[in-house]
Amino acid sequence: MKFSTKAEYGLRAMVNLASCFPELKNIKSISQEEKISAKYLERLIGELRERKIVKSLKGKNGGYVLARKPEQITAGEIIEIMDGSMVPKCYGNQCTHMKTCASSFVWIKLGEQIRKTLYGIKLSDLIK
Amino acid sequence: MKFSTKAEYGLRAMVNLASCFPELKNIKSISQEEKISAKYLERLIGELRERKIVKSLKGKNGGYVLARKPEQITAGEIIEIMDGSMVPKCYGNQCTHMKTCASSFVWIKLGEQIRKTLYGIKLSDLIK
DNA sequence: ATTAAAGCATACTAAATTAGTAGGATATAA
DNA sequence: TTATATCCTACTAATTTAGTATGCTTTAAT
Repeated sequence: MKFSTKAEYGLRAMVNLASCFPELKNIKSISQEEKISAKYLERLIGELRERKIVKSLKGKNGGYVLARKPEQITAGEIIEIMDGSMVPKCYGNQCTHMKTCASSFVWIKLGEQIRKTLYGIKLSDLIK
Repeated sequence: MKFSTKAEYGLRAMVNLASCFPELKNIKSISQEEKISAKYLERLIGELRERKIVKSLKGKNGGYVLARKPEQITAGEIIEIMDGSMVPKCYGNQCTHMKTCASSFVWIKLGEQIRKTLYGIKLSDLIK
């Protein structure tokens, strides 16, 4: 079971923005501070922007700011945007979490726990 | 965030064996019942055998049995063997869950919850 | 002993996903 | 007008996942 670097990068970038909130910061700075490829990060933050987690300002002196206060953004939101649904699915089988598949119980229970955990962590909890 | 089909196949196969425990069942039967490629499943169960979750009997009339009673085997054990560690890691960074990386808190918390959940589910909970 | 039915071992391959690059278009503050 | 930033899209390389193929070994039944 794993999360992608994408989720980690996205989370780190948002924590970074949280700690200078409400100031703007540009990709170059974030990427240097977090040691993440600037071009790649640019795309990742783009997805977070589409989903209204961050706002951007173009042009000279532009950059990104959190779209909401750090206490109003959760790790769950970010990770779900970066990595897709956190509720693990049954594959191969035609089973779509019906009672036909005994093991689907496991994925349902687990999904609930993961969501509960990650949606319970706010960006404000992650800045010192 | 996702689990592989490997984890799901392994779990389904073990649930299947749990429901006929303590009888032997061979790969062919399991693969037909669970609609999983026999050859692939053979390899997956091989890994579970190395890790002492199932025992095998070779030769004619051979097959597999759970190595322990269904109430003594957890979903966590199976999934961890199939899919590797369930504790999500930080990658890119040199960060090995030190306090340097604010977001590592997230992975630590989450890992704890995932383990707690999956190690709390026994095969005996999964058979009707 | 012979045979057939099972597991065991290893190597290969195809498909999908992930991670990262590249190059330019567009917007805007100075 | 220009420099600096985001935005957009396509491409590529690497890795992982899923699955196949082939043959060997073990063992119960005959």
